[in-house]
Parts: sequence; structure tokens; C-alpha cells
Amino acid sequence: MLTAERRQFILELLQREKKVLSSDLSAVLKVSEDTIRRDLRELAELGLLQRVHGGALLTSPAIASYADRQKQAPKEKEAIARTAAKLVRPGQVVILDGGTTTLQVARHLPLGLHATIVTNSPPIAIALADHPHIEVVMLGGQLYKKALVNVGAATVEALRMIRADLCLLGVCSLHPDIGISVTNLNEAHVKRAMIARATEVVGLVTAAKLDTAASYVVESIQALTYLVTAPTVTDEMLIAYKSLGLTVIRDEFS
Amino acid sequence: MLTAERRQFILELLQREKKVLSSDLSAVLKVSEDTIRRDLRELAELGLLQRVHGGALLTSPAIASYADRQKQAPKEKEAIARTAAKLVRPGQVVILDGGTTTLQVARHLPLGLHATIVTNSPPIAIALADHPHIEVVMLGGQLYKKALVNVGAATVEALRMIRADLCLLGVCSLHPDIGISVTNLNEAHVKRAMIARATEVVGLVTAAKLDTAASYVVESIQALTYLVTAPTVTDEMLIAYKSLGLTVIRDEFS
DNA sequence: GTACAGATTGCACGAATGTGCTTGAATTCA
DNA sequence: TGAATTCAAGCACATTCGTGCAATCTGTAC
Repeated sequence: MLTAERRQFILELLQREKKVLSSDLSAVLKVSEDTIRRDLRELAELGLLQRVHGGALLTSPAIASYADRQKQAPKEKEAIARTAAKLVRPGQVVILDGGTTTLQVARHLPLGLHATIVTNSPPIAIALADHPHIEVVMLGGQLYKKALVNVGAATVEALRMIRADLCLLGVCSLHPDIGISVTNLNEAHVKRAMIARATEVVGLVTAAKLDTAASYVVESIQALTYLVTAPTVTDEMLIAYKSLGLTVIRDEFS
Repeated sequence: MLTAERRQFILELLQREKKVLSSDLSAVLKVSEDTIRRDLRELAELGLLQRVHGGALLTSPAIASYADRQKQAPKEKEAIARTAAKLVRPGQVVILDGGTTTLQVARHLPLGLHATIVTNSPPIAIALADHPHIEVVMLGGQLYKKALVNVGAATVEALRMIRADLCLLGVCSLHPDIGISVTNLNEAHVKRAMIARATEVVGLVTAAKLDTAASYVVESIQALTYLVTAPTVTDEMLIAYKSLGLTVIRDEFS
């Protein structure tokens, strides 16, 4: 195994596990701990990980907490993301909201797909950077650090220039009567603008977010064209939404 | 076997195996390792593979150039970045250009610093997300994947709303007569707009970029207030720049 | 056919890189 | 505090790399 290859492996493992131990890596990769330490030191110098006694952690606390959320129900999110990614047609202009589920969508877009992705999320932009045929348009604004998305008047204003075919919206809370709601007013404004600028709107929602509400209301349920949810959600939970005219898409168990 | 034919074979094998070893290729193709190394070097220059010690790896072309550049002279870049980070005063609004050196600047800003950072680089925005007292303003635009920065009319337009105290500019090429130049026209437009919107402009430049020029000229040397460069650069190399009125800052050896 | 320029290749040699080991210092934990 | 682990620095060894140089091959012009 080549040195560069080994380091790439370490980074990938770190991405998945959130932390790595020198001793484990030494055993798994069958090289001395010295070599592992050298690897970790050099990767840390490049800013690709954070060196700590005994191993290494993901780069920054903020990204780590972001990574934490990424670990919450990853299976469910991935299933939703995979299904949602199939809704994107070649040549479309798609607004991709920020969030951990939508980040998964970005990762699951087929490599051959030609499309334009408009997003307010720096991590999504970076994730799409090595996608050969996707044009990425980034919406500027103030960075809302907790969610790693750009928000504010600049973001809403930039959206006024966009006329998209599809909007994939990460939904924090969904309730039949209250509608789509979030915990941050700026995010609400941006999501509302995104909905307004797309022909079809898809809500991505995990089971835990169904029938909940937060402080700031984005739009009513009718603003959504499709609802993509996990296979674990029962039909019963969805009756109220279907009766409001929503088309519900659930992935088969994979 | 023709040279072109051999290189084609290398690329195909790489596509299948994800990696190739110089020694293996030498044996299979019955040529010396020197020839293989030459092949790999030239293919890497074309961006068709990623050269590593011992062989080559498959690469996603867009992001590869960025990853490569991150590995070039990291020590020197860090020294420059550390020095440049000291120029930021509390409370200032600072435009931080994209690039590998400026990313290091972001990482070296003191944790206690209160400031606003305006940037067109998603990686810089993410790097600053865990900084407790820095407000991050992201400039939108089209993502230029090779450098991971946003460019285009939207970026320039967004800058018109900004009036910054300081601009830290990653300089690709610097020449006493030609000025600051870059390899991409859109980048040139953005850098020019950044310079125009800041009271003081700092150029960050590694030794290899001094006295070079690229296709698109951003501004003359006089547009810069300060030039930050590495301790390895000799006084002699800087005479021409100093005589143009530039204040040159070199870090002490660390 | 002959001469010549340019490209390609293999070889030699010194430099750079990667690895494991040893030693002594630093860190962590009981 | 003491013991165990982890770390950094230095050393030796093997591999890989880059460069300069000479030999070979290719195509072109005369």
C-alpha cells in the first residue's frame, strides 16, 4: 500500500468514525505506530485533521458538531437522500437547501448527471466540486454557523435572480396545520424564498420531524409538491399530509 | 509499443485498479522505471492522474489541483499566513481572498479576535465556523472548482455592498512591471473588485511566485499596500518591489 | 543513400522520501 | 507520586526520484 493511499484511507476512516487511534490504525494498516504518527502529523499540518494525544479528530469543533448531526440516523437520512437524488432530471436547475440530509443528496447525485445546483451551503458546494458535470452556484450571505448555511437579505436577494425547476428542502419540523417551521428566523426567510423560486418543491423529512413544529413558520404544507421520507414511517402517520394533496415518496428498504 | 500507446495503457490500468506502481508498470511494459516515471509525470501535468511516491492514484480532476496546491510549500505558506494574520486588528472588516495560503490565514486568526471576515471561499467560511467571535460574510457566485472560490458577476456585485478596512489577497503571480496577474479571467475580476473595496491591501506571495506573470492582469503593483512574503526570500529579490513604494513584511524565522 | 535534428529511452549518480528502531522526554491516568 | 502510554528526534537502511548524458530511433531534406 502506498503512502498516499494510506493517508487517504485514514482521512476516510476519520470522516466516518469522527476519531482515529494511532494504535488501531497501526494494527489495521500493518505499519508501525511511528509511521502512523508521521502520517497524522503531516495531515494535521495540511489542516486536514486535528492531532490529539493518542490519535486524531475531525478538524474543527464546529465541523465536528456538524459531523455529529450527520451521524444521527445516518441510515434513514441516506435512504431519503438516495430517493431524493433520483428526482433530479438532467439539465435541471435545482435549489439545494443546506443541512445534513441535503448534503447526502449532493453526494448521491449520479456522476454522469449534467445539472446546475444552487445552494446556500458551503459544505454542499465543496462536496460537488469534484462532480464533473455539475455547475455549482453559491448563494452568498451571512454564515449561520450552527447549520453552515448562508442566510440574510443577501441570500434572499440572490435568489431573486434564480428560476429553478426543483427545490430540495431540508425540513426541520413539519405539521399538518402549522406547516413547515424552523428554529431560526433568517433560515425561515431563506427557505421561503427558495420555495418561491422553484416550480416544484420537495421536502425531505426524517420520521422524528413529522408532526412537530418550531418557532418560525416558513410556509404551509401546500407549498410542497412532494414529500420524501423514510421507509420506516407508517402510512398512518402520513394520512394527514396526503389528504392535503402532498405526494409522498418512500424509498424501498435498501 | 509506442509512447502514446503505453500511456494510454497506464491510464486504462489506473482506471481499473485505482492505483498503479512504477515498479509494476516497468515490469509489465518492459521499459525502465525512469520511462514510467517520465510518463507518470507528464500525465500528472495534464491532470490525468495524481502522482504519488511509488506510483500514481486515480484522481477527481477538478479538486485534485486544489489538493495538490495545498501540499506545495506548506511550511512557507504557514509562515506567511501567520504573519499576515497579525495584520488584522480587532473590529475590522476584512476581505479574505480564496486560496491555500489565505485558508491558512483563516486558521491562524487568534481565537479571541472580534472581526468580520468577507470571503468568496467556501473552505475558508467553514474553517471560520468554529471561531467564536468572527462574523463570516460569504460572497456568492459561480463556484470555480479548481480554486474552490466563487466568481462571476454575482460575486463582484456582492462586493459593491462592502467597504472593508483590509483585504488579504492571495497572489498567483507578481511582477514589477506587469503587476498582479492570474490564470483565470473571472478570478481577475473578483480580485480587482476586492482591491477596490478595501482601504488597505495586503498581497501574500510565496517565493516561487515572485517575478512571474500570468495571462490576466488584476492591477499594478501599486494597488498593494503591503507585501507579505517568506523569510527565505532574499532582499535582492525585493528591491524592485520596494522601489515601487511597497512595504515588505517578512516573518522572522520560526 | 546520407546527413541532420528532434524525440525517446536507459543508465549513473546524488538527492529526497519513507520506514522502523532506539532513546529520552512528555502526557495521561490511577 | 509512579507506571504506562504516547510522543518527538535522530539514526540507519531501502526505495524512489530527478537530472545529466549517451545511445538509439524516427522523420525529413538533400
